[in-house]
Amino acid sequence: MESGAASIPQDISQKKLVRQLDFTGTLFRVPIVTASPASAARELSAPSEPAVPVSQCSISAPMMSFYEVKDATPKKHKQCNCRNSKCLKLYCECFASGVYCNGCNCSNCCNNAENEAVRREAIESTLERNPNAFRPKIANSPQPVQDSKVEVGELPFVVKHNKGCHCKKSGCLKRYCECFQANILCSENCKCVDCRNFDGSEDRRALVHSESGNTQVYIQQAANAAINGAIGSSGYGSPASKKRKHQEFLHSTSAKDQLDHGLSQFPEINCAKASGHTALSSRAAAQTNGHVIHSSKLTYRSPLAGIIQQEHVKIFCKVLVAQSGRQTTTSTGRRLPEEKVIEREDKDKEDTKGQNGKAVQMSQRESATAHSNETNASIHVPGAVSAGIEKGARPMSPGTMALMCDEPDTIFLTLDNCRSPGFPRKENFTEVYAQQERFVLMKLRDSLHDLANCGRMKEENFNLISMIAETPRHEASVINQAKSCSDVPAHGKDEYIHQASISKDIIINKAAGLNRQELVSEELNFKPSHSEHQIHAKSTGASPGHNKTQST
DNA sequence: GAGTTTGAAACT
DNA sequence: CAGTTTCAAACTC
Repeated sequence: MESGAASIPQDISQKKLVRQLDFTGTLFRVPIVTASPASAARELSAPSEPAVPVSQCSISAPMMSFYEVKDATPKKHKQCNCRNSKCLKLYCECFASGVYCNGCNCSNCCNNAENEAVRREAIESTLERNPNAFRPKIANSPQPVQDSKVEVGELPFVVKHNKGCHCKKSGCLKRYCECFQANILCSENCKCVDCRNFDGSEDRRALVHSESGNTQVYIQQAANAAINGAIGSSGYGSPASKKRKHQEFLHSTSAKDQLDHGLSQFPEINCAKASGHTALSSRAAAQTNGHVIHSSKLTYRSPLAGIIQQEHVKIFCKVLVAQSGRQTTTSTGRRLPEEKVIEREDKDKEDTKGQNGKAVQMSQRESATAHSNETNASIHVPGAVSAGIEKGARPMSPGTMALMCDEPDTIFLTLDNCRSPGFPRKENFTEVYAQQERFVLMKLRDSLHDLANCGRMKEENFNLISMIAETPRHEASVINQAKSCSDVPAHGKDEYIHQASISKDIIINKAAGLNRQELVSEELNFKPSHSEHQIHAKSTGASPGHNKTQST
């Protein structure tokens, strides 16, 4: 099991979550906040290592579902070689990762189910020393990137080692260095001497270029790992053999291979990448060929992959703010021209509800709204908010302000805003705030609902595509079965074959009813397969032409 | 594979 | 908190 799945609660700040609306980071991905070392110990007491029976796991339901997703990527488990620590100290990577030793080369190992009591004690003792001992060492920092920007799908995260390394002799360019090992740059957290693992370092560049020839992918993997929270307690990605990993990674001559390797290790970041060879397409291709590919590179890809971009999140936050502002003006009885625009947009949205990709459409529309309002209001805040502020509407509620905390360039609130004649009195603010926040939360809920539906639809579409891809083969198989069946009368065989054809037609018609652009869109990164062309040809009445293999 | 180097973890 | 020891991984030969 990868260290990231080691039942290790990450440092989640609810306050931070609310304030920053960080939809893209790890905040939403780790549902459990451990309040104390003791509870952390409980979380760790039974690792979610596949080798361990699920019944032993003390992981709560949401946690399990989270890791079930992650488990879609099979990973090899690093085998430790501990001799003196009984695998009950952080020296042991298995222990540090929160997993039982399984097939390791360790001696006198107590990191197993048989020694659960001892193990638990060790965990508690470790946590006593350092409550963060089992937390990921590498974390993405949500603030805008300054120098050491990691260019991963334009995600503005700085990936840092929480404690920082303390290297003296390795120049932080060997795997002794935890930062280097995690494929990240040293940060201000580090106390290293003679560090050469920084952005712009010639030594680092030379090293990476000479060995891999692809710095981008190199760094990307690290960013992926950290952003996914996949880097575990020991600060590394999957604890598969570091040496092997290193060699594979650096010596891989194919950038695509590297990408595959890196991304399969940290599957969910694929979501951030709208293009490239994806697991989904691989899976579809595999199924199209009628084979299940048992590959270690098989990855999980969220149905929402490619839908949520950084920009969408920004827009979404702005929309929430806009809604808040809109509610404000509604409450105060003031109506602004921009509201009409928003209302029209809302109406459009209603009309398109139920269609695929509406979440994206919504974002795009509201982006457009934002832009139009920016133009109108000459301020970098969409719609009613900007208008409300500039035109002397009352100030935002604390909740709204919190939502806008990351938009320092977009809003400039002054006391003057409160002096407008149209303002409610201070004593009325509470009620307005409540309304305002209710409105924003409703908007948030609706949007999340849309997003969930969008993902669900994509998943269904994909399943359908897979079925279709299988259909010709399946149909042929059924027909052959019927033909070869000796104890069925002739008319019975015909009926059997007929039914097979009907089933196929039902599937194909259903597919034809769907938005085809959605099925093969770039969001899916799904190249039209043979069956895709066939279906298209069938639905349009045209001949497939280049492919006559259907139903043979 | 044995020996050395290295830096994190543990300990004082 | 700083210095020292222990430890296991990384590295070299």
